[in-house]
Amino acid sequence: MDHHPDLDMLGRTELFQGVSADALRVIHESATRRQVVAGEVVFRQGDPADALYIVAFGRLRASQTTADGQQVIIRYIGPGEVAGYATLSRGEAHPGTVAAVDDSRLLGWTRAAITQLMERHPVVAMNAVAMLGARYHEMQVRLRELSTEKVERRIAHTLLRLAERAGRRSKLGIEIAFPLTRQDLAEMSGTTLHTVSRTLSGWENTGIVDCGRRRVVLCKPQALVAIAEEAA
Amino acid sequence: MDHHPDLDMLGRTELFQGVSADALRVIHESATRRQVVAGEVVFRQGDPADALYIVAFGRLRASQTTADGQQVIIRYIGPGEVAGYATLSRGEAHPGTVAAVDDSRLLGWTRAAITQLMERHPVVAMNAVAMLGARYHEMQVRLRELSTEKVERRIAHTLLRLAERAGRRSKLGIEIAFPLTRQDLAEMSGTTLHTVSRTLSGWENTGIVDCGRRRVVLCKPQALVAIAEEAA
DNA sequence: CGGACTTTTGAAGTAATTCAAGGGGAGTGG
DNA sequence: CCACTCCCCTTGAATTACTTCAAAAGTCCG
Repeated sequence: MDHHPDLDMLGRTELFQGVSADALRVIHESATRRQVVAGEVVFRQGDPADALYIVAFGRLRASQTTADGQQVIIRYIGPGEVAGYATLSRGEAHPGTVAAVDDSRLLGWTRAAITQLMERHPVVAMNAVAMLGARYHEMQVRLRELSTEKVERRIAHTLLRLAERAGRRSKLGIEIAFPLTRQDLAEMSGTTLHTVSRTLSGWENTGIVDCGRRRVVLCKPQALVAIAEEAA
Repeated sequence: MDHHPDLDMLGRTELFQGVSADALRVIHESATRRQVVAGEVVFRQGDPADALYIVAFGRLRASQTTADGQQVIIRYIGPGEVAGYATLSRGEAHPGTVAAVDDSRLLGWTRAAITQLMERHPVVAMNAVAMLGARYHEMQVRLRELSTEKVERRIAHTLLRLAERAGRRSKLGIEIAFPLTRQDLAEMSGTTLHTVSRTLSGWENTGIVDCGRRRVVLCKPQALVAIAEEAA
């Protein structure tokens, strides 16, 4: 028998890297599998946090919604990354909604299972600490950007972060590897879709980006870096 | 010998709650003590993250500074709370600067010590996960506020959060229990000290707050909640 | 080819910043 | 105890970056 291809994948995830092959097999067997299609909701803000998922394939989006319906995108979740961190950390409810932006395949564990795994395998707990520390740090950076930078710089930073985490080399430059509307960029940058549209149009005129419907390509990343870092 | 009063304190901190009394004693003995006076820096942004502190007494402030010198206040750190989380989570450098806002007494551990503690005592690792999850969640909420709310609501939220975490009942209402300038409030709310000043003046006229030099008292907290939650 | 999204662009409006100046409080040192 | 000085705070006026409002043009899909 059976070296399931998921085992390699699991061994390289942020949560399970460094776990022994034997333990990985047990972990894998205790997982539930779930397929979601683009647009499908994995869990909703306020749902009880009783499961945690790892993306095996595809991409999810975590967002928070305000009482009056405005959205903020917290992050995109790609292969090997965790959705539903509240399940790790004593949170009772999911703080945000997670939905698929592409057809995706997930592995899931119950709260009881994941708690037991952390207790039994210190490396898993350490990985969880490292992961949450990294996310906390990323949020600090975004908070600082949102507090101190003007819109154009924020949009530049947003695009550069997306390219970093989900960029794909293409003919014209680095392409963001999943569908992304102006509204999405606005919800990541703390502005409106109008301002994003105007800004991208400006950049398109100078050849910095090339974009279309739900698609953005960074043609001159270093020009974007210059905008993101500029003193003003 | 010796039931050191710090032991009780340690057993109630976010990081060491639930640890056995024996283990607590060992943990306590491996700590270094440090006194800081108001204004003193504990560590600076960019310093190697080789130590973690717990506040035994007093209060610290964690902030991030931009290349051009603007500051953002990440959080205030009160008794029982952790400063220097990067030491837990594989961060190489402290992502922000931590300084004392009141004279404070700290207990510190090296990175090696804290890593060993997490490996040896699963409950410590679980506490670390819970703590970082809570902080990550708090940042998500702040990011959402900063993205979607107008200044007045943000300042109201900021004050309510401060009151929640460091409020002290006084004759006039709930007083924020440490010195707090308009500039500080601005750096927490993502605005300027001028706007904070104007907003507080307005609230003072309607009796919602009472404030002076480095001091704020919430006289009508529910009025502030109304402002923070209002539809507009 | 119809219909639903998504995107663009102009024009008007405004919330908040920036610029500027002055007014207090608290501590210090004479 | 008073005066000096350093912060901190306040308030007005001008400016502006961005949003909001409005309309139309693309683009994709069934």
